[in-house]
Amino acid sequence: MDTLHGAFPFPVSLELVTVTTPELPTQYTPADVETRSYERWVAEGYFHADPGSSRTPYTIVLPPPNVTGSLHIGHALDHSIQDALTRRARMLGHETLWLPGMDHAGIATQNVVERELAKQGRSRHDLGREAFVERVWEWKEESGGKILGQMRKLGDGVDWARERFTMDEGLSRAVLTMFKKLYDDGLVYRAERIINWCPRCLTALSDIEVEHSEDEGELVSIRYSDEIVVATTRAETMLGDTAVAVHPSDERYAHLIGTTVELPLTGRRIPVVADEHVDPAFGTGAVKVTPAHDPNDFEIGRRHSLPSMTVMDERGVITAHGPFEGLDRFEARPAVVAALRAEGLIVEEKRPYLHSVGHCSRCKTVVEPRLSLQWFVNVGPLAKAAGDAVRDGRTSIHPPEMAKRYFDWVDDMHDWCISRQLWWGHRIPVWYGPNGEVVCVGPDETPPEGYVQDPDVLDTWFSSGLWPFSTLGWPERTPELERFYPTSVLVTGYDILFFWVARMMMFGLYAMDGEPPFRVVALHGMVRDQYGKKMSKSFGNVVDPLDWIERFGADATRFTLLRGANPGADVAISEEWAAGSRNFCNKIWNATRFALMNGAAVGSLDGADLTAADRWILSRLQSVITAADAALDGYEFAKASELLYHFAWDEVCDWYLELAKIQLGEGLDHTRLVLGQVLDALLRLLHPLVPFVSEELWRALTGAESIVVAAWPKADPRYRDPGAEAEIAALQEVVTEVRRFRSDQGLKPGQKVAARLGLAGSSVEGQERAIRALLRLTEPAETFSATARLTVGDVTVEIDTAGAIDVEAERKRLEKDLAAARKEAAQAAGKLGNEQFMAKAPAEVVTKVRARADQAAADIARLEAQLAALKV
RNA sequence: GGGCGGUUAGCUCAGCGGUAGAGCACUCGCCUUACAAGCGAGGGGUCACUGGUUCGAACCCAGUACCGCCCACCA
Repeated sequence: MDTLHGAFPFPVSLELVTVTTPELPTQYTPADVETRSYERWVAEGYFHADPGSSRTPYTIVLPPPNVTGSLHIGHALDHSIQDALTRRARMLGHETLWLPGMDHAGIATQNVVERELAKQGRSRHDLGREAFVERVWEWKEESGGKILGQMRKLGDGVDWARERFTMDEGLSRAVLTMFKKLYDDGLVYRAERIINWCPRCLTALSDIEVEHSEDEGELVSIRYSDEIVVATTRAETMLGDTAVAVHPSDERYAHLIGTTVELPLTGRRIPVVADEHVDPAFGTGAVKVTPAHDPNDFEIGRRHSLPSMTVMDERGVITAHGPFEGLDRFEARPAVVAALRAEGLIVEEKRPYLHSVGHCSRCKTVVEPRLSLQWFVNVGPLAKAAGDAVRDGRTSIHPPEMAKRYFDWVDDMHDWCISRQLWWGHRIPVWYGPNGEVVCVGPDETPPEGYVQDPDVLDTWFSSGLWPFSTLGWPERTPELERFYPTSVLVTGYDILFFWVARMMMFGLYAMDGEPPFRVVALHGMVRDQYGKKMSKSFGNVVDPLDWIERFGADATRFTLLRGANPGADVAISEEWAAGSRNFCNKIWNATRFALMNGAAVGSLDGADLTAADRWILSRLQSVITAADAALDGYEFAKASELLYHFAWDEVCDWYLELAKIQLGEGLDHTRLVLGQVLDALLRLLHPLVPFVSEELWRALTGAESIVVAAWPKADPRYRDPGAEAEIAALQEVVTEVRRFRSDQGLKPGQKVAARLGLAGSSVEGQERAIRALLRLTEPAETFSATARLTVGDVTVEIDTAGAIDVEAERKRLEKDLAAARKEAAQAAGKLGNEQFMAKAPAEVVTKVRARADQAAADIARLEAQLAALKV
């Protein structure tokens, strides 16, 4: 057996080698691999979807990135998932459309460009509306170009011919059509309401564009009369109070309802009204009412026909005549308190006082509730339909726990303020006549003479809400729309479940006759750093996908993200993980290289005389295919990645390749076919996760054109072989046990030792050559004298370590094992002696425990014998 | 103020009723001719806490404590 490792073990004929071995460099270099394939894929049209195809469609619309900058690592996660899904769907035989595009991102992009202008000391007003919008378009071209470049680097298999932008001609038309349709159906209206106002951006914001945070404020109580004290954190708004409200059944104030009090500092008299909204248990039970500057107060005002008195302008500057006029709201607040204190009207001050304060999600400025005339969507019927579609399963949300959040939101949704006092966006298609006439103008209509268009633009989420069908040609009934709507799955972060998903549901159901925009919503989490911390520029833990692509490769970057991607869960990543993923790609690379060096080929195995090792790896492969399908069907990318990682590394590389070396050395040429078959399937399984390296290797292995259009592996039950799996499992156990012995004895891995194997009648009877080769065990010589005897299962291995054995180390090891075996035996015996366990536990569990007890008993006997032998 | 989720090896996380797992990190030994981005072996956890259900609990139930996220018009 010595010869097995002494000689070159690959007696492969020369012709075969020269014919079938393509050039694969010894070292995997992602940059080389990844520049080769992408443009070819695009040129071959693999990503181009044909609406005329007879295949079942599979559609994903890319959540359009904002044109505010470039893609971050979170986009990379989002894209990796979608690419994995579409690539697999394509391999499964679907007509696959992954539609790319970008979002104009109204307020966000306008702010970015305004900041750029500010660096030159200019504002948008210096340019004027038209020139400013022109300027934003230039920015869009630049930012958009960057994003497209990043998508190519990532390997996104999108249909470039169908790339869209929310402000391109077709989509703008869809926006106008939708607005008009809603208007005609009475689902958009204009009204004066209290809305969230950003005094810096100078625009209205919707509820979801406001972020709340616990800020420190000051709650002051102000004496309005001898009997009435009110509390407020916004003292400056008292200038606009037009009433004091108390609860109708609050006896303390019953006699005051209907009377008036004098509003301090102003000399105005305001009424005391009774309103259910007031909580008599909170504070003094009396509330100041400022209808123009607080949404609740606005409602109270409406119920009691109170006047609204605006005391602040759009920048948050006090406009009320008097000493405070011209002060900013945050200057006016302490000034008003000081003035009240001077009059002895401040009753009590409580500080610090933490309360929730709204901030503009774009610029963090404290939002000011403001009374203004805006456009709204009446969301009632739309939101109901959006909720129902998920409730009745027409659309399902993954993971299902997230659905509750969705319901909470759509079931209790305020009307949606859609007008924005911005310049960048879709201008509201409403014209006003000289006498206040209002006309909503459809895309093909012309406004009446002398009418003036509304200056505002629509909330950016209005156009985003149309994305799943506007991109397919709506309102035209295009072949694409007929074929690819509804989309198969929407992949996005849980953070925009409300912002975006709910809006697409509302609009999709409404515009497409009750057909929801997607069958499945697959939510992923946020990308975080290795400590689970949010990535932020100020913290310096931001990962730039391009940086990783350069250093580890796009495949490794993607694989790292997918390895962490459980449904709805955040993904923690680090450079160590990226390096690990790169190493994995390298592992696959070298495994394939090895196979090719040995003439691996894809072909029929019919009639081949397969060994147990061959049958084992083929059997395992079938299980892996089945498990991978289950994981991917459930959007469990972490599970799928882990599964394939371990199959490839632990089973294929660590065991099968080693066993294959032996077989090849023995001239079992069919081994090349098994290698080919296993790697072929493995690479196809891996392709959705690591598209570039799998393409490169698969082409080298098969000579076929592209793995992109290869078929997805299908588990073949004929290859299931529990017998072979058991045999190789036993072999692994023997090999591992003896390796452990060798390692404990300090035997160098390469050092050969003589051994006598007792395999007759054992579960690995036919594996002597493999066991000897893997363990560097030579045949016993005539002078053989065993210094150690190991028993593993039904196998005995006697080894002559020729004096190299460390008796003390061996005793220690045996004693440790013995202790473990005794503990094991005691545990099992405890169970078997437990009447209730025996009575109630299922039979299979009892059998298992019994087997454990037997095994432990055998181990104890064996180890005791070995220890005794050692003492001699 | 409501709701949801988490607490398992040094770190990030799987496991979700029947012998505690992975990757990385760590220790020891190896350049064994696919791969040192590698190979082999090993150490390391009263599965947050307290009760309960069960023959049996990391897993189910109740409560507690921390942590995270989302929603919210209590001045």
